[in-house]
This record gives sequence, structure tokens and C-alpha cells, in this order.
Amino acid sequence: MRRRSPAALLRKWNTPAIAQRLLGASLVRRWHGKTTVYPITEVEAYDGFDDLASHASRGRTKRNALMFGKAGHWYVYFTYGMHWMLNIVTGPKDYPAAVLIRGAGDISGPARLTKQLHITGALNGRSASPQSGLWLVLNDPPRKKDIIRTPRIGVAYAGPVWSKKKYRFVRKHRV
DNA sequence: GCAGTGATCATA
DNA sequence: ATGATCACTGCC
Repeated sequence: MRRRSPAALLRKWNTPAIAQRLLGASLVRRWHGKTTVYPITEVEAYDGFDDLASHASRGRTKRNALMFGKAGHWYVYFTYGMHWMLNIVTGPKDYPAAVLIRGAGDISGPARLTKQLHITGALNGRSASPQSGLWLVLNDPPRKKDIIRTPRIGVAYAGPVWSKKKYRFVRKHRV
């Protein structure tokens, strides 16, 4: 099949839908002249102003400003004093949303993913395009029955409603 | 079960 | 300026 750019997909409003569609996409990394393709296996949606699990829920700050920006850019932040987290910014401009990429290829866990792919703050704010060395390509969308929906990981602080939203999506079968 | 590790943000 | 927190991992 023809590989399509996900630019139009990422601009949409429905972040959980985008996240699920990205389970039918691959992360492509170019590093030291070698290009490797990692089919995405696990994602989480962080959606809008009201999502108490989202960095954007308490308004715009220096760190989260990218979430309010243009879709299709990487939002990479540092946490727990040692881990980088990789997100793709989604939604229209001024609507804060992103999809956290938690697993791809054989790699499980968002910090392991960034470590293995050499992803750091150097990519923060860069466009998801070959120029940045890290981009996305769309494959066939996953079937609905091949997607597991669960609450997001590590967001107990988000209160009874938002910590339980089923905004984590895992692909059942390897692609 | 919990230590590690340091940027970020709210509070002052 | 200070202190709590953290979209995690690895080892106990």
C-alpha cells in the first residue's frame, strides 16, 4: 500500500481517535545514516483544556506551550530526573492536545523507547518530518477489535474522572 | 515494594 | 528562594 503522511490526521479535533489511528502507523528514525521503522504499538491521548492528566490542564506554561501549537510537531519533555517522553502534538492551533507514544516495534515503555531511539529534548518543537530525523508514516488502520482500551498509566493524580478515562490504546497483535 | 534523579511549577 | 511533584524504570 501507499504510505501517506499523517499531517491531515493530526490536525483533527478528536485526540483519542487520532491516537487509535496511530496504532496503524510507524515511527521512523534516521540516526547516523541508518533508517529504522518501528510500528507503533501503544499510545495515550492527552486531550484539551479539561483533561486533568494533561500538562495543559493548568494553562499554558513554558514547558507545555508546544501542546497549544501546531499539530505534527514533537513535544519531548524530561521527567523523573532521567527520562524523556515523546509526544506528537495534535489538534487545531490553540487547542492543547498530544499523543504520547509509549511503545513501538519491540520496545515497551515510553522512556525505553526514547532511550533506544536516542530521542532527547533536541527534538522538542521539531517537525515530524525526515528533516528532523524522526517522523511518522501511516499504514493500514487497525481493526477496532485489535485495539485494547485502558486507563492511562501513571495519572492517578488526575482525579476520579480523568484518571479513569480509557485513553490508552494498545495494539493486540504485532503487525 | 520503593529509590533514583533533576527540571518544572506553584507558592511566597 | 523553596519544596512538592512527576505521562518512569529497575532493582529489592
